Amino acid sequence: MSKPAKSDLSSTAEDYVKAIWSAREWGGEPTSITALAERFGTTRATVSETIKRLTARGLVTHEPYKEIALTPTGELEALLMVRRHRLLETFLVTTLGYGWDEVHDEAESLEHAASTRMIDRIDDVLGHPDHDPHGDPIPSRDGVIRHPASAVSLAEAAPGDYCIVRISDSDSDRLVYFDEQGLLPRSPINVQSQDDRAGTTTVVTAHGNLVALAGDATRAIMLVPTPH
Amino acid sequence: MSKPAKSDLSSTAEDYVKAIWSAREWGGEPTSITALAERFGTTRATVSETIKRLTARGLVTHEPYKEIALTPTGELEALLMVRRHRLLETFLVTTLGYGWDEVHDEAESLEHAASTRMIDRIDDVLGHPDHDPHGDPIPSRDGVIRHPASAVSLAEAAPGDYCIVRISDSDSDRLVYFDEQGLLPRSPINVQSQDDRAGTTTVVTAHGNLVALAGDATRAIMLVPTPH
DNA sequence: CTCAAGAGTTAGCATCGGCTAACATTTGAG
DNA sequence: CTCAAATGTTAGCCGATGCTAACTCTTGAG
Repeated sequence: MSKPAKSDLSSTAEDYVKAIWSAREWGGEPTSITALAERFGTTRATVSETIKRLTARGLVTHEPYKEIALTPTGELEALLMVRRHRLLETFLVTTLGYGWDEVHDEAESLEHAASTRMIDRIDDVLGHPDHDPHGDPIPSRDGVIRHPASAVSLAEAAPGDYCIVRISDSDSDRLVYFDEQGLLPRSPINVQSQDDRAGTTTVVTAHGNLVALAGDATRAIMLVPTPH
Repeated sequence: MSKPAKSDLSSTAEDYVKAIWSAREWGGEPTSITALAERFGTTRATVSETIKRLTARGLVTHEPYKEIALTPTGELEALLMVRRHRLLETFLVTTLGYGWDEVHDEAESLEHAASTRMIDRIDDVLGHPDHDPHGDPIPSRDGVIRHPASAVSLAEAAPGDYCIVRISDSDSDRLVYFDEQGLLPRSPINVQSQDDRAGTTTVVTAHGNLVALAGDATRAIMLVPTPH
């Protein structure tokens, strides 16, 4: 039944390479066994075994107690999964009227089932979009992604910075809050003040709203310098 | 990861109840272990075990060597899967430009992954269609399907019958052939002659084409009497 | 009516993904 | 520098799904 939609990886393998890749996307540290266990709601033992299997399949390199990294094959698979995920999110928003805070879980399921043909048709129908609804760049069909070199977390921004927003798609509640504040992906904001001790940043949105952010919220927002 | 999109059935269970239901849709005999094994490209042993598990889960009734039938629960699950499948097929054709001969396999994958929310949104976007691209009726969200009572296989049609076509979606090559002949789902045809010995039926299509059909092809087409 | 072919089942095995419990290694607080 | 906490691994178990081989039951050709 249901032929392998694309690669011959199990959906577990697909999820793992994507998670390993994603950890580093915005300048983050490599993942750990523990972090993956939390991410997938499973135990360290299970993750350790799964990583061993992925290593045997040539997707991952991992020496006990050392860094978990992707092989070139693993990285390509990860980028193709990221492509599927982001194109599906964009499609759900533009075609089925999903809110940008609702698409993540749906795309997470569909990315394992949709064929490459379907992903490419979606890409065509959408007119080859550069970004998904959260402002994240979409890799090409051969796994090339174009990341703004100097993107920086809002936590590290300086007052006066004038940038474009990119927002992590994984926390739906936070997305709803940002939405209410007029903090939308790819919309310009202006950094007003930065309080390192309190970990608080104040920004002015395109709508002129003054929004104060703290903690995780400042790390969920990436600032991409505007060309002008 | 990726939460259970809808029911708590495994995709194997979903495939089996759908296959068991489908065998009887157009007046066919109940399936057999062997037929299911062929359908799913697996062994009789595996099917026998799977059916035992489905029986234990209350989806199927089966005494060794007897008929395989669905319980009411199993039948509802089957109808909901058929609904997902047919709505997805319709969506792929109208929104992503798939040909009606290309949609079957894609829908077969997606029907396990799409959430109920997504299926219902598709239903809305399509304006609650009655039929999929092959002319098959689409069950409602509570599992009610409206089948023409007197539908009959082309093999049993009488000359002079004037009917609407419904074509099995599972054989892509045959669909391409039908397409070339102007034999399209829900288009009217007129039965010209019927040769029982040769198993051949000749029909006139809406375009005026004279098409001769034999063997499986005559069984793949169901004739639905036109009201007028 | 018989019996071999075909259909279905059972036994025994493998893999995957998951678990707990126990053990090993690394690291950072004091 | 030490040692306890945190992190990672291994061993041994389980259930789901799949296989092959061998068995049993049913049925139809002769």
